[in-house]
Amino acid sequence: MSPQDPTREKYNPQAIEAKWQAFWEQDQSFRATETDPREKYYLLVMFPYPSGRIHMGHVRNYTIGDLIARYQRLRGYNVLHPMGWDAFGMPAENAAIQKNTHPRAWTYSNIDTMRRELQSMGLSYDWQREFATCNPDYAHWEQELFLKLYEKGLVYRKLSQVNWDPVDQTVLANEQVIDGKGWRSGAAVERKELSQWFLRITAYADELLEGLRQLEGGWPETVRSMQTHWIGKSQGLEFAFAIEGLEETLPVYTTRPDTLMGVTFCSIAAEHPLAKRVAADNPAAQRFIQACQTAGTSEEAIERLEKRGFDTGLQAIHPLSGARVPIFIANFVLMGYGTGAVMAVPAHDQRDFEFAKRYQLPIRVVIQPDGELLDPLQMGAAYTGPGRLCHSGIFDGLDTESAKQKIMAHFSQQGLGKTTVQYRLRDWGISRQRYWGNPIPIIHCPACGLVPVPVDQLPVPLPEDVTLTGNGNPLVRHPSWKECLCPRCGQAAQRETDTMDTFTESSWYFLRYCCPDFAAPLDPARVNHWMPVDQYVGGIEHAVLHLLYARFFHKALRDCGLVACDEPFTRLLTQGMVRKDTLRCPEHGWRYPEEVSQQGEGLYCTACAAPVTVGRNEKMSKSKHNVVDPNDIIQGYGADTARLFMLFAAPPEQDLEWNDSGVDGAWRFLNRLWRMVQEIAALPFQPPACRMPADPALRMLRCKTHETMDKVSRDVQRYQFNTGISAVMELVNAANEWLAPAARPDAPAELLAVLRELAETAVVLLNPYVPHITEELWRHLGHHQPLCRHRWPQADPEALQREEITLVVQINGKLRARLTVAREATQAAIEAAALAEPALQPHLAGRTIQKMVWVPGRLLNIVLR
RNA sequence: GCGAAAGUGGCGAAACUGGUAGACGCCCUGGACUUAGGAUCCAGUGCCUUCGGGCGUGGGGGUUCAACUCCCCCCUUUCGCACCA
Repeated sequence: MSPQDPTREKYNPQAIEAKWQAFWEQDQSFRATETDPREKYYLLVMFPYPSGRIHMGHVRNYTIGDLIARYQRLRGYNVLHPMGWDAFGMPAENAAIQKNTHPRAWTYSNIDTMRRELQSMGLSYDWQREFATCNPDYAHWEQELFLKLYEKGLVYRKLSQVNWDPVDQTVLANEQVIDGKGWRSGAAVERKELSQWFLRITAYADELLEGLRQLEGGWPETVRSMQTHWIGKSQGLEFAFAIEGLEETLPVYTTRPDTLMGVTFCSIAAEHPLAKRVAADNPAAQRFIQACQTAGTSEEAIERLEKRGFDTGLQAIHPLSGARVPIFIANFVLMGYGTGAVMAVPAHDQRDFEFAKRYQLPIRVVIQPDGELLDPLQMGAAYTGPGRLCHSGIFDGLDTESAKQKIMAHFSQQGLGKTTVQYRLRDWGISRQRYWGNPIPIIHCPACGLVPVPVDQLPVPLPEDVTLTGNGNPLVRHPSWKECLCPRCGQAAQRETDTMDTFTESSWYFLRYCCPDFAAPLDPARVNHWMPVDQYVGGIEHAVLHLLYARFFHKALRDCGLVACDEPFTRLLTQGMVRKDTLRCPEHGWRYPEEVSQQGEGLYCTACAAPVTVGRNEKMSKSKHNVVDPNDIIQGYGADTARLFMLFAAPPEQDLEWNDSGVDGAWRFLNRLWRMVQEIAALPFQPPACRMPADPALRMLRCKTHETMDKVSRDVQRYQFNTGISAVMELVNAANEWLAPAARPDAPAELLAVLRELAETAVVLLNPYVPHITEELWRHLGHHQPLCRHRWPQADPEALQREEITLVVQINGKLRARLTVAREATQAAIEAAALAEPALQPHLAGRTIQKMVWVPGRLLNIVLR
C-alpha cells in the first residue's frame, strides 16, 4: 500500500454534499418539462404529513424513490419526480391547541423544517412543482372537483350509523377503524347516527376489482389480494320469505342457494326494521336489541361473543316447501351486509349450527359429501364442503355447483327471486367534524335544500379566526362563517360545516403535480403527458386506504374527462419498515441506548441499575425508544452513507434492521471508493480502455468491469439494490491489487486504461445510490459535465466473454473437483480431463460409469452405478 | 377461521431458468503498519472431523444424475381481514 499522500484530499461528505446540492439547485438539474422530447417517466413517492421532523421511514422511502429516478434519468428518460405535503389533518389542530398557535402556522413551519431535511438528503426532486394540500389554491380546485363529482351523482348525503371517534371527536370511514379502534387515536370507536357526506365508491366496485387484474405483475400480490378482499365481491340469490299473518315479506341473501331445503329458521339483525317493529310492543325484545348494540366490536369481543338470539314468535314461510320456520333476532347478523336477514341452514353453516345447538332447533342435512353419510345428531360442526343434494325434492342428486345454478334459475323463472352480486365495500364517508380540512362546498337552504356553491364563488375559505378547543367542530361555533345567502333563492342559509377526509387530498395530488400552476383543477394535456405514474413507492400501510381511494377518485375524474388512463399507478413498490432493537428496564420501561450502560456482558439501566433486556427489533417508534434521528446520521456520516446503508442492508420490500456497525460499514466502503478513485485519478492520464488488453490478467479485470455494468443494471431493474452494491464492492476489491503496480513509473499504458475505465464505471454505477460523492469523484476523474447528465453504461459484449471458465466436476451429484478450461473446450475434451483429474481417482476406482451429465459452461456430473 | 408473505452461518443477507449453498457486508480471531485521531492494510471465519472426509437452507416424505429452488404433509413467524350469510 502506498503511504498516504498529504496533498490528497480526505473524504469530507459535509463539504461535498453542500456543494453538489447547491449545484443541482442552481443548475435546475432535475427540472421536468413537458416540452422535453425524451420519453417520460413519472416516479412518485408518497408525500409526507408535515408532522415536524423526517424519520427513518421517510429516509428509506425517498432514498428508494430517488435511486429509481436517478437511474431512469441516466437511462435517458425525462423523469418527473415531484414532492409535496399532505398538510391537512388533526395533529395540526392538536398541536395548535397545545402550543397556542394556528394550525396553518404550525403546518407551514414544519414544512420548512422538513423541506430542509429532505434537501440535505440530496433527493432529485423538481422542487418547482412542490405544493401543500392546505394551500388555498389546492383546496379551491379540490372543492371544484368535489362539485363535479356531485353533478355526476357520485356524492350524496344520508343519515347513517357512523364510526365515532370519541377522542378525535370525528367520524371515521370503515377503512379507518382498526380492531374497533380509531386508526389515529386508538380510542374505542362508538356507533352514532349522523347525516354524513359519502362518495359513491361502490359504483366503481366492479371496475376497481377488474383493474387489479390489470395490475398483476406491477403491484405486489399482497396489496392486490388485500384490495380484492376489501371489495369482497360475492354472487348469490336474493329472495323473500312470506311472513305468516303479515303483509310484508322478509328478503334474504344467500351464497348457498343449494342448501335452501336445509333452512330450519331465519335470523335478522338487531337493527332490522322487523326487529324494531317487534320491539315496539315487546320490552324483552327491546332489551335484547340494546344488549346487541352495546356489545363491543373489537376482535376479542367478537371471538368471545356467543351466538345469541331472541325468538320473535313470527313464522317465515319457505318459498318452496311452504314449511313454517321461526324468525329470530340474532346478535351475529350484520345490518350492513346483504339485506340484514339470513336464511339459516345449521347443517351447512357453522354459525347457524352453533345457534341451532344453543336453542335446540332442528338440523336438516341436505348436502351429502362423497363416501360418508352425515347424521344430524352426530355432527360436531356444520359441513360446508361440496357434495350431492338430498332431502331436496326435485333437486336431489345434483352436485352443489349445478344445484346452485338450477335453483337460481328456478327462482328467476318463477319470479321468486333473482341472482345478485354483493360487495363488502361500503361507500366512502368523507365528512369530518374538524377545522383543519377542506370545507365541503355545499349550502343548506331552508327553502331549496342542498345547494352547491356556484363554481364562480369558490373557494369556500377556512376562517382564520377560530377558537380551537379540541371539542367539537370550531366551524359550527364560529359566529359568522357559516351564515350565507342561498345562491339559488337569495334567502338566509347556512354553509355545510363538515370538512373533507384528508384522504381526499391524497386522492389526486399526483395529478396536480403534473400542472401545479394551472388556473383550474387539472390541465388534461399536461396530466395526460405524464400519467399514469410509472412507479409509485410507499408504505404498505396504505394498501387499502389511500391506494383504494386514489384508484377510485382517479377513475371518477376520468369519467369527468380530466384524465385519460384507467389506472393511476402502473407499478407499486411497497417498502418494508425500518426496525431496531428495543431495550427494556423492568422499572422504567422502554429505554434509549444512552440510558443504558454496559458492564461486561450485561446491560444496566443508568437510572436504577436494574438489568435491561434486549427485546426483538421492532418498527422504530418514539414510544418504543428505538428511533434513530436521520439528521444525526446525515450530520455525522453524510447523506451518502445513510443512503448507502439503507439500500445495502436489505432489499426494498423487506423490513430493514437498523444497525450502527452496518452504517460504519457503508461509511468505510465510501472511504475505500474515495481513496481508490483518488489514486487512479492521480495516475498519468490514459483514456479509459475501449479494447481488450494484451495481458490476460488485465483482460480478466476488464471483464470484471463489464460484468459489473451488466449485474448492476439487472439488479436495479429488478429492484435488488443491495446486490447491485455488492457487485460494485467486488469490483473495487478486485481493483485493489492493481493500484501498487499502476503507481510504478513503468506501469503499462493498458493497465492505466483499464483502471481508469474501472473507476469511471464504479462511479457511474453508484451515482443513483450515492449521488454526491460520485459527482465529486467524477470531477476528480477530469470530467466537466455533471454526472447526473451522463449516460448509464452498457457492457461491451466482447469484454464480457470470459476466456477461461471454471467448471465443477461432481460424482453422483457431489462436488469433487474444479476444472479451469478454455471457453471453447469441447465436451469430449472436458470429460477426458475430468476422468484424468487426480482428485477424482479414489472415487472412480473400481466403479463403472453409468452416465455423464454435461451442463455447458457449468458442470459435469459423473454418475456411478 | 379466511387470505397473503416468509423461515438459509454469531448477525444483515446472496444464490437470476433445478446445476459450485453462504457472494457482499457486519461481528469475531490472528498478523502488518502505526502516534492518528470514528484508522488503514493482509489473512482466517457454516458445523463436525481420526484431516480421508462427513453433515448442513424450519421438520418429514417424494420427483431428479442434481433440490434453498419443483410436488405432498406438518411446524413456526409476520402482515391483512374477520360472525360478509
